[in-house]
Amino acid sequence: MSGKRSLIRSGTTVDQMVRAIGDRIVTGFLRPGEKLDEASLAARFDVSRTPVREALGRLSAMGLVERRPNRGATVAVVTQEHLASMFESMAELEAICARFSAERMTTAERRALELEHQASARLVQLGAEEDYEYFNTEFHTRLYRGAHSKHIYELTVMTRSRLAPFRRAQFMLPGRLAKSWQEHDVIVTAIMRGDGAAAGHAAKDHVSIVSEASAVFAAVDPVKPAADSIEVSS
Amino acid sequence: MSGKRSLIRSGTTVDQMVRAIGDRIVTGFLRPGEKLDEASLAARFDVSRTPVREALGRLSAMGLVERRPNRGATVAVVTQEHLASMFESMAELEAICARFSAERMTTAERRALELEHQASARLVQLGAEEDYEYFNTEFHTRLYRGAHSKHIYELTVMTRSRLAPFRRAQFMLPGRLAKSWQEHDVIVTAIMRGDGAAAGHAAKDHVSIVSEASAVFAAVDPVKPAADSIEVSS
DNA sequence: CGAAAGGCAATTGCATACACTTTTTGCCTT
DNA sequence: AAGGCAAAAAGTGTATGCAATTGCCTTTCG
Repeated sequence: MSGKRSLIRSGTTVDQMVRAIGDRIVTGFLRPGEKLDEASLAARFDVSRTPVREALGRLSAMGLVERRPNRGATVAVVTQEHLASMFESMAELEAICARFSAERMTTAERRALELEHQASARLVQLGAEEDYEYFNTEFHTRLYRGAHSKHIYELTVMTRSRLAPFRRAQFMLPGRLAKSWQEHDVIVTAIMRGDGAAAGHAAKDHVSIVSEASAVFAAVDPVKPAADSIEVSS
Repeated sequence: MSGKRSLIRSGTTVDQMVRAIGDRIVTGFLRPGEKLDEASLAARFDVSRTPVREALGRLSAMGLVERRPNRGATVAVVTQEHLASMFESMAELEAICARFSAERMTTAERRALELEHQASARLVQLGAEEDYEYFNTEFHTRLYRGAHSKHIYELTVMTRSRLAPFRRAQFMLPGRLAKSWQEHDVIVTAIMRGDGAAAGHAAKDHVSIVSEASAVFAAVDPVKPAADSIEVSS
């Protein structure tokens, strides 16, 4: 039974398991509340239960799955309240990052931020949603780094990753791109002039709007009945 | 070799392991940078390597240990900058919790908070440090819960646990107890009158002071030489 | 004499086997 | 007939054994 693992690329096995299971959760392939049977997952990926177990542990730490002692693991159920709470936290964290960025960014960082921001204006004109989304992520990451606080950076990135499943379609609303850019512009302007308070407020408003835009999609399929066995393709 | 486990109380074994190893790290028994050998730990606690492995994984998620693939686990080395960053984050998070608590706490929660706070005044008079520390933890936990935001609660508790090793001796400074109580009093007063901004500022100042008080002990023994085998008492 | 390559020991990572907890189902009692 | 208890089955938690990768030491060649 050893020496197969064709499904999984090279590298640490458990890491690939985390990505594989995590992707299936994020993409909605595994629905919230669904039971994650260790043996089934092990058979599905052709590994033993041990790496599955460790992967589930890590996913649990990430908040993607919930584990109860001796009761198995299930895909984390995100309630409407919890989702709102995460967006709220995100807004606060972004506000902190923007404030600190305004106060602490080096000239090089400020220049790079503005440069990228101005460059992204073209994407808005072209209506390139997917490209803009990439730049959007970059933009926010710059803010997180600009805060010059490793721990806040970690908290923010962690929260963002947990929100990832619910932010997928945020730019599908008409006119959202232009509005997003304008909101970014307010933040950038405040940062350039070193106004921490203004940058913070602008960032918080920005995320709040994103939150509302994403709220539409928050109506996740709740799936809670004793789900039938995990029928995966092939 | 099975069926002993006298060292560890009942309940889930790995959970006890997390606490045991975590305590040894927190109490400085295991020094930062020290290598954590799975086999040694397993022998030390008379369990197999499996729960040790899982415990190390959880501790890694907590940020207490660092793990590199195929290279083993070491006690996390916290730099001065990272520590400052964590305290800074803590101050910001506490500020958020206090602000939200002022805005959202129910009357029952407000009453309970004030009651506990007033009761703790006696501990200050008695100079009961360890009892006060317990109440202190309770007090802050109340603030975290009062924010009525599950995610912020999680972030805050997580950050607090990561700071635990460096907060041990914060009340050993003379007069710290009384000052702590007074700072709490400012927070409580602001919360009782629903002044979110004031509560937030007071909480931030409070944590900042604790940070400075703990900064003295931040000079952790860096220990990085290939440490001799883990000599634990009995 | 120094440096690089190959082998050896040690430790991590994965697989399998066993034990304990939980849940379900069937039977017995009321 | 319904409810409760018990036993079995399923599934998680733990132990142990084996394979693979890493770091170090020795040996050999320049």
